[in-house]
Amino acid sequence: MASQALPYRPHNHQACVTQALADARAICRAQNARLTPTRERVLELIWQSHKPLGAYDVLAELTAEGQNAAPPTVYRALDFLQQHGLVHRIASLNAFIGCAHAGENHTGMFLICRSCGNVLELTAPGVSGAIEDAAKAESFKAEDVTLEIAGLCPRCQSETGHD
Amino acid sequence: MASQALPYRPHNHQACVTQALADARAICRAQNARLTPTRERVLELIWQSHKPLGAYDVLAELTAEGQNAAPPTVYRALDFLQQHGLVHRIASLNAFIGCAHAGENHTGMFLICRSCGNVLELTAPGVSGAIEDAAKAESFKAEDVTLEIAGLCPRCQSETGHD
DNA sequence: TCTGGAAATGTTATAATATTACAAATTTTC
DNA sequence: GAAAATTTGTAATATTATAACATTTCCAGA
Repeated sequence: MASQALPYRPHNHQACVTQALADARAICRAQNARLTPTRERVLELIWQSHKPLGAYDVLAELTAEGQNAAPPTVYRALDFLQQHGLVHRIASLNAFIGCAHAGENHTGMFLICRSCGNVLELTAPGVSGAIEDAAKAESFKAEDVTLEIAGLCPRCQSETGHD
Repeated sequence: MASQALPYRPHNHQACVTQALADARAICRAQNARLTPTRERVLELIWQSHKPLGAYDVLAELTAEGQNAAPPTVYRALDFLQQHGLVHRIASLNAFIGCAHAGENHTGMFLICRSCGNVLELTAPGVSGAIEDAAKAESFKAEDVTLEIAGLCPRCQSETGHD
């Protein structure tokens, strides 16, 4: 009965993409950063689904589209997008996903379904606070938090349950 | 004035290693798992310091010692050690570190100093609890948590401060 | 509208990390 | 002691990421 987060239920995904691209353009304009065609296309590809995409998956798409792309093409675009908070790298998967909270200055927490591959990005103040407290208790100056939870999303739990 | 955690201050590190190996032997005996010479040597190498070691660093050591080792040799040993909770993989570094809480059934949280490279493994019940709550709020079944905090350890903070 | 510098992209090569697949040896069990 | 299971050896290759340097494009100021 609980309302499920977007990635885990059917939705008009094109709306996600359109919104993400609009946000990205606004953010880049505000930061005087250049969202070039390749960068924008990479962002769009990454938003094709709520599953993280590997750098070489992106590369394959660009190549298939006839773009003259090499690994640095993709990694440079991804670096740019990460620096401007438009995508996140999922360290445990070596893959990239669109940022669901672009421009919000957040610490992302990722729920990664090992069955369907979808990833939900959360902002959990309670978690961030607890992490800060724990770091502070060790006099550690936290700068960058990697928090990735692998498991089963609601949909995949119920499927194994009664399918 | 706060007491600093072990990795961040000078200590008789050989004691860490000796203890870790003794624990590992006991754990493997209890679980009826075979801590073969290569596995034990890999564990010992990883415990050489509180800095994570890459798989190919381990491989280079084994080779230097005259062992006939190839990548699978190392990855297999690491897999075994991980499965028995004796080492952790740090996803954000592609490297491995000895588990400071072997046998304790914990969720590790790692404080990674970007200056000196040392890593402190913590068990923070407050953090684990907050993560569980956040996952539960999304009806997500958490199975494996990756939590890695990059930043500056107490020692390296004070060095940049007045050195 | 030139033009000089900065930013972005192209291109080739290679580094770093990790796995597959199959053969041989070793250990355990019966 | 032989069959089965586990561990190790070995070669090849897959996957992810970066280095280095040339070229092009963009933009600000003269």
